[in-house]
Amino acid sequence: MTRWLDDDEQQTWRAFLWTSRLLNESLDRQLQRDSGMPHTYYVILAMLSEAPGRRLTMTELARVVRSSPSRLSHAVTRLEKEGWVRRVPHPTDRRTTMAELSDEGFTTLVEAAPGHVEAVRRHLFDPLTREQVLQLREILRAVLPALDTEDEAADIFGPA
Amino acid sequence: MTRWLDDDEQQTWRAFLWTSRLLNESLDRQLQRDSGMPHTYYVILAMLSEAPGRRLTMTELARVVRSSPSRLSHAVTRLEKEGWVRRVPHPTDRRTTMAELSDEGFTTLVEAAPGHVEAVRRHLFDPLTREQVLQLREILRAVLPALDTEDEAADIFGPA
DNA sequence: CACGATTATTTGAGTCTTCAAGTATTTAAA
DNA sequence: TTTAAATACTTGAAGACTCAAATAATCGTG
Repeated sequence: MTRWLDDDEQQTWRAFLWTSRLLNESLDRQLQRDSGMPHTYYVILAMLSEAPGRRLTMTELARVVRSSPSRLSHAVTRLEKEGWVRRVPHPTDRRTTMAELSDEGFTTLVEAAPGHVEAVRRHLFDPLTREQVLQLREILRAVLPALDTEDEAADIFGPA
Repeated sequence: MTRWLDDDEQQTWRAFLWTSRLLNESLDRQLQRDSGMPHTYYVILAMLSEAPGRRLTMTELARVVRSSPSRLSHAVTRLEKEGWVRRVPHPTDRRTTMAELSDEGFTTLVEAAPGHVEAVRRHLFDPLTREQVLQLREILRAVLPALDTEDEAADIFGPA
């Protein structure tokens, strides 16, 4: 027997669906227009910029951006064409490739960041009270771990 | 001056990003595997099934599924090839096309629904308390309207 | 009633993602 | 030490989405 959604759940689910879709599309348009990249690629640059030496193994990078190896490989190929990322051989393991953020990539990221953060703030945080932000964080802290393969969620909330 | 995200906001934003992405990908895989369609297409069938006469104008349908006209047109073309949807001319306005759910489409939807709802429940609602579900609904009710062009959000929460 | 503006929809090219398959290298074990 | 299994990554084809442009029909106004 299927347990269908009651009215509260139905409303919540549809609202979540459209909010996440529309927010993502909005960020995509903003970044595409102002910086020539979709949101996914912005996140790749952002995560690389936070890594020691601004470089990560393809596998590590895939892990932090929650990407399949295939998607990431295609993405890095594109980012490489833009000159924003370089593929560097791993010093000891010849199977692995490292993706390294170039100076141009870093500059592009720095220029893209303000507009992107503005958009996130305006769309997501401005309409919420502080209490709601904290509630939302707890809600997501409950939902995310089961979706995350491995224990990636700890990287967001801290391992504490 | 850019107002950057503080720690709470940063955690909340990243958690939201990955939760929505991973949830969507998970639903896509489940539906693709079990019913041969991505989640977007399931939603199109679902919305048509709720319409009077199981048919809507392309424009109306685009509105309820928050799709661009172009995306919807491509999607309906694919759904038509599957035999799940038919394009029917509008009785009075020859510019407009109506999309109509076929009996096969309805059957497919009915068969797909239980597995899909299970997945939504398991991933989103099982980890949350009732209070959190209601909190989440209020949060989304605050965020969605600004993202929705027109006042579509009323269709979810009721115009009251 | 003409005709420019608006509305409704489609098309095609380019991009991004997915999935399945393939290559290369390292690890582990017999 | 040779070889099967595991790991790391890439490739190509197919599907889906975006954007810009095109077509078609109706509306509003003079």
